[in-house]
Amino acid sequence: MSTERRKPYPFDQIEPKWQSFWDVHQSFHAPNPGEPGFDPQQPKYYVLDMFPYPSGAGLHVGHPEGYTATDIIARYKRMRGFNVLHPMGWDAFGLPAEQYAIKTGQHPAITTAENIGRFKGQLQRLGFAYDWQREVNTTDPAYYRWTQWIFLQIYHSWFNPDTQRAEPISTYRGDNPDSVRLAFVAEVPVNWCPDLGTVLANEEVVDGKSEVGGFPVVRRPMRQWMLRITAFADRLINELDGLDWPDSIKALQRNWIGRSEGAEVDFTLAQGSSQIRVFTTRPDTLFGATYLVLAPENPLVDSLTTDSQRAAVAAYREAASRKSDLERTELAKEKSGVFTGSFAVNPVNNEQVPVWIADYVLSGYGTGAIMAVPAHDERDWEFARKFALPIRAVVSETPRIGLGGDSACSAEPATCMAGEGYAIHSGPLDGLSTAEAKAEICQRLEAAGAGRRTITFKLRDWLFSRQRYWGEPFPVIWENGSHRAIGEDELPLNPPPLEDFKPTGTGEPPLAKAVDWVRYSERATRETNTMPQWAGSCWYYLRYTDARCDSRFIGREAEQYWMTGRIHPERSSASGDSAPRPHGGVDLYVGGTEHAVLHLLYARFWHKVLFDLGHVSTPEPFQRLVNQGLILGEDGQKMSKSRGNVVNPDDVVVEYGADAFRCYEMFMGPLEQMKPWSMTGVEGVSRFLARVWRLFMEENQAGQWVPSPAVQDVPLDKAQLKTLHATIKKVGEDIESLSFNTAISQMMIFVNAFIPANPRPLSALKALLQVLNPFAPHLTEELWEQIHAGAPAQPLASAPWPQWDAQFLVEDDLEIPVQVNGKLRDKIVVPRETSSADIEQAALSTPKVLEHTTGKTIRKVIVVPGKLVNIVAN
RNA sequence: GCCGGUGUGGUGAAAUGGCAGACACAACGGACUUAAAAUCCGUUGGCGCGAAAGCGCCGUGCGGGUUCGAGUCCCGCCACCGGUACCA
Repeated sequence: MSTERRKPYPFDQIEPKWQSFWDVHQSFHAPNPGEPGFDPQQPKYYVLDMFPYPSGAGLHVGHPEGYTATDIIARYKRMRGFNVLHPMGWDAFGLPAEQYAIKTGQHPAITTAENIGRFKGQLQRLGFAYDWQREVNTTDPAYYRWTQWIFLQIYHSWFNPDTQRAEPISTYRGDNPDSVRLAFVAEVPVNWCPDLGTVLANEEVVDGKSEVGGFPVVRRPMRQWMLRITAFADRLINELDGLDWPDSIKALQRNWIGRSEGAEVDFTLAQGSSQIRVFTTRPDTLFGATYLVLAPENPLVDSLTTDSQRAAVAAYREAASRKSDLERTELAKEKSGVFTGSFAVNPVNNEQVPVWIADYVLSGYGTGAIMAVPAHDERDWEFARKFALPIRAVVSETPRIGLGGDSACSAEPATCMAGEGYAIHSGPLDGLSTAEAKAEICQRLEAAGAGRRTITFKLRDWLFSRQRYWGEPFPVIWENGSHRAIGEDELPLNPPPLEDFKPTGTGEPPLAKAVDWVRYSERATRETNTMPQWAGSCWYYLRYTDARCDSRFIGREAEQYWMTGRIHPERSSASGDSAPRPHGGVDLYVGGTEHAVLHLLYARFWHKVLFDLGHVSTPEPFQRLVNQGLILGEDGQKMSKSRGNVVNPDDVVVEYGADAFRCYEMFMGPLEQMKPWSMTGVEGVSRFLARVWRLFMEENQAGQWVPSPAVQDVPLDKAQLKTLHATIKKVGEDIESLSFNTAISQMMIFVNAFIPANPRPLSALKALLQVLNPFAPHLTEELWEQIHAGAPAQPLASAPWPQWDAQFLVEDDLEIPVQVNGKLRDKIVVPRETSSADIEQAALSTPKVLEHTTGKTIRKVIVVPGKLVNIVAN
């Protein structure tokens, strides 16, 4: 024996053995309908992990937490007789590979391939039951060909407001289809860094400076591709209802979409006839509007500004444009603004109110202009106080009678009251509640043509282009200033080979350097922007259903089967089956909260477009979503290199084995909870697995592991039967509810009960291997082979889940706690069939109970059958 | 500020409104060993009484409430974590 620490059981030999067995036999390949080995009798189950980015740093312990959970589910469902789809792949476009390429000149494809290799090796070393035949890679032309194809479907569609659906652009009856396409071009502000000569993502801008180098960043309008996700805002909110997602994630999405009901009100300028349209959620406070504020970027500002204010306005706009969004919000606590010199007329009382510009009004929300009601809005209040603008209370917390008609300026209130109440100083609205006043004023405005009810959303259209190399090129060409899609037969459109990946310095994307590639024809050039990383992850879960299909983005039959469970390709079988059909196709989707909004919203959006166009069968992609909690370092802090508390899964696997790693991650606590890593905790779980091993095996004189003679084909005693059946029951139920920690506890109880037994009944131990298999697949598979003398009829992974029988769970005698006034005083043991009356008699007559009841009057006796007795006495 | 989540032993945690702390870690004691490791057995929420078996009291962030009975349900706070924030 070497000096190397002795392994508690030989995981270092059995784990690679079974990993290669699964690989050679393709044990976890799931055939599609029509393929050999497909069983149409079995129900389907699609269990999915969030798409990983194969970073150079490799796996960290956070990744396998969710992966282990889904792996347990996948293996369990297989044993329960489901056709299980459990795939894995790579979201491989992205910035790190491109930046590495800029530094070293190595092509991103090479870096990407290396990283994928490392990542995949690490996953395989953990024994995950993925169907690797379905592996996808977003940077593979066979994949991004279809990403580009989906973009074309979006490009060739519009949102029909009458049907509330995406439809082919051919159904559009207007004369400018480009103005309604779901993919369109717009001039929008981007983060432009002149010193770096590039556009930066929001995350790359810190405090208005570039993260790299600390150079100033300005907002600059550039031509960008946008996707019209806002058209789907209502559906993206409403259709959350049928999904089994955490409430917190639904709330996050609703909040992000930010639907708010209000009204637009038109103010006519005092000079001239042009109008300023404002958006407000409190039209009931219109009588309290004492000034207007426009966003500095509002296009009306130029025409509004009087000569005397022109210099001040220009300076303010210039300063505002230099600030990043972050600066304008987080850093600018003090309100700022400039008077334009113009006045507008309040349509309800013909008062003239000054028009200001201020950066607390955002150009991208509502109409980019507000009516300020300082008495009832905190921001307007602050602004009015700073610039000494009038403040007029028009809402009272309590109903006040007799103030009607007085809309003249009253004394300024002492505080801002932002809540609801009753209208005052508001002419015809006086006395009405906020809700009534809103309805009334909207009616009057609509009648007068000065306003209307509207709904606005915080959600913006999706900025879909990036000035990057390592992404999907757009299948679009430009000719005479207008864009046109290339044909589907021209896909995939590969990025050009480049030697130099550096930014151009002009704001033009790197692809512009590939002059030959850009030149499409005599007159037409290619679009040089690329798609964002989100594109590939918007539909990867669909590609998995038919990952090798090359005639279509996925086969109809495969998509329908894995997303709905239906096999035959009839689209809508009106066979009157009343069972509520889930909205989404993926049965279980597990991943971190960091994707709560963007990825999950973008994917839902694409899915709905594809659904409307008839390419997929469900309106939603993911029926059930679960977020795994963050794993912290041993110090309870977030893991990070700088803190030096990072745990590398490879090290854990070398020391304790993949099974111990998997089981520990599941034993730590509830899946969804944040929890700290503990190396001694790993040891504890490793000891448990070693005890399982020694249930079956013992060491001989030579120090070799041999089957234990204690394992014999003998019947179980009563207690053993109860433990066995309780374990089968609990482990199955706990897996279903994702309570893996308590499932493992139960198996520990089982092992603790059977370790001392001699002989140890083989049938019980077999069942243990079956229920433990999803958690510790290598160990259990090896022992399964051992007890079948090296020749099992089938691998454990394909064995059925064991049955439990309720008759073994009930005891003949019950121990019933007896409380007096809610305090535990005694326990009685009675036969199971004892009547409530007899239990009550027995409980009342025990010495300890008598001790606490003598001298008192028994007021009441509660007997909970089989559970407890509570005696109320005083 | 707003939204969401979490508060239970020294630690990770468990508990359909019904015996709080299962299971594990750590700690301590014992067996085995020349010794150690490994393994096996035992003790382990706090305080008090008792030589001991045992007994009593307190205890799930804080304060109220509902109930025969509350870690669990309701109301009001506090602390921590996460997200978000001039969205009119």
